[in-house]
Amino acid sequence: MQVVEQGGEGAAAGLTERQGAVLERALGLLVEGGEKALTTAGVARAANCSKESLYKWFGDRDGLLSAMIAYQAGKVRTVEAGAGALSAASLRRHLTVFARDLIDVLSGEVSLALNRLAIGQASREGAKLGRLLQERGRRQIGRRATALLEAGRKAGLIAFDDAEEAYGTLYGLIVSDMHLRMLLGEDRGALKKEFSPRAEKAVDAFLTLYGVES
Amino acid sequence: MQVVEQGGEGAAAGLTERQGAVLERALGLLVEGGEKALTTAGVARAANCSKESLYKWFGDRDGLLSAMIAYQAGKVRTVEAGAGALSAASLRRHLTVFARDLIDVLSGEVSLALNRLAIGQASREGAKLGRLLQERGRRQIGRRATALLEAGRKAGLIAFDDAEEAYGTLYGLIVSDMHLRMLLGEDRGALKKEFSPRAEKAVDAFLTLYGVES
DNA sequence: GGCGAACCGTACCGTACGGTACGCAATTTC
DNA sequence: GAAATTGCGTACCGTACGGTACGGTTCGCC
Repeated sequence: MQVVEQGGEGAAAGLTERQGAVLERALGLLVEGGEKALTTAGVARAANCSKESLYKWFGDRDGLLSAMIAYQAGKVRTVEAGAGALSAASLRRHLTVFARDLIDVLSGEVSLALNRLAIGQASREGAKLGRLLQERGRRQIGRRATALLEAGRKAGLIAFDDAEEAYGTLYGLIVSDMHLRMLLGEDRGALKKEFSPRAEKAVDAFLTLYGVES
Repeated sequence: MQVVEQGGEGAAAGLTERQGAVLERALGLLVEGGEKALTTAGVARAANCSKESLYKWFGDRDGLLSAMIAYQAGKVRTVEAGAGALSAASLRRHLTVFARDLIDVLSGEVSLALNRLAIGQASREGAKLGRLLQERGRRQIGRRATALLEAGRKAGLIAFDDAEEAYGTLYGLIVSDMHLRMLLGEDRGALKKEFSPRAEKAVDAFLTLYGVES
């Protein structure tokens, strides 16, 4: 077993290349046909491995699902915004970039499939997958946003008491109900096209609400 | 078969009381244990009816699921806001009531369970349940909101080009990512407590964005 | 060159579910 | 009061899945 510390595509905690490739194929199956299509036999066939290996590596089916979420989350690295001096224009630019990135992430095929998977499991087993997805996904991108907002406040461009709350407002302005509609099956492409232009308007609105007079 | 035109609890299209009671029990099972707990045998046992009757009434399992959504949607009647003359204060009051109602609906146990169900099925079968839920649920409450917004515009209190877009902004300000977090399994009560106070702030923000100077 | 670990392919087992069929009781209808 | 409809309870069937076991093969290691 060759443990790859630093695999080609963000291998996370002690996964071999082979195991990463298997998870990749499993994610493909999930995107194609939803949870129902994600059978252990199906994964083994698609990945050219044996079921026995799957159980050896991931324990059971739930372990496989958790590993898929962790693996995918490990691929998304939050870009650190250069914390240089912020001007009003550069803050607006950074916020707009963030808005577009957020829309891109949320409307991604794999992201949608994993969210559907976690939501489907939320009723039983204490929502283990949901918490995992939340911590590895939302928290990560939320940190990037709050860091940006804090920088804006430090530069005297925006004002708020609670960064989390301000981020919640920004998120709502950008996303509205787009995410839920996509999760319910509305066409990804169409919705993304509808919401992308609103990214700038959302930033405008946010700055109207939280911006300080110059 | 006694067809009840006007059952006690909003019987929709040609459902007998018995069938309504069965759907009620089925919804209970869904809330308790998620989709996995919603087996045909389980529903029959819980509702004291036979599987054969289930198939006679609803065709197959999917028909049962669709009937559950339609039945639940039929129970939610949108309250027509009295379209009297709006003042700035009454518009704000109506918007706040709407915000609280929206939070109540979205955080309802049955609503969450049905949304989870529809999202779980969204990958296959053309998202039939998702569309059903969308049309019977979101559209309904959206109409109420846009009507209120239009009334506010007519009264010269708020200004916007597209009522749908304005509603999207209002929705995002109120809900943010609360709905998704609840769908992922975060505690309903805690999240509702967290978001309820924000209803008024959301309305404030909305009026800041769309209100006209008096 | 032989040993052992990892692993693939396949077969197998128990279970649980969707859907159907049947026997019998209750209620309605003529 | 008999015939028919309705529907409950149960048993049954085929299938598909999660999980396990086993034989054969490759590959690294001493």
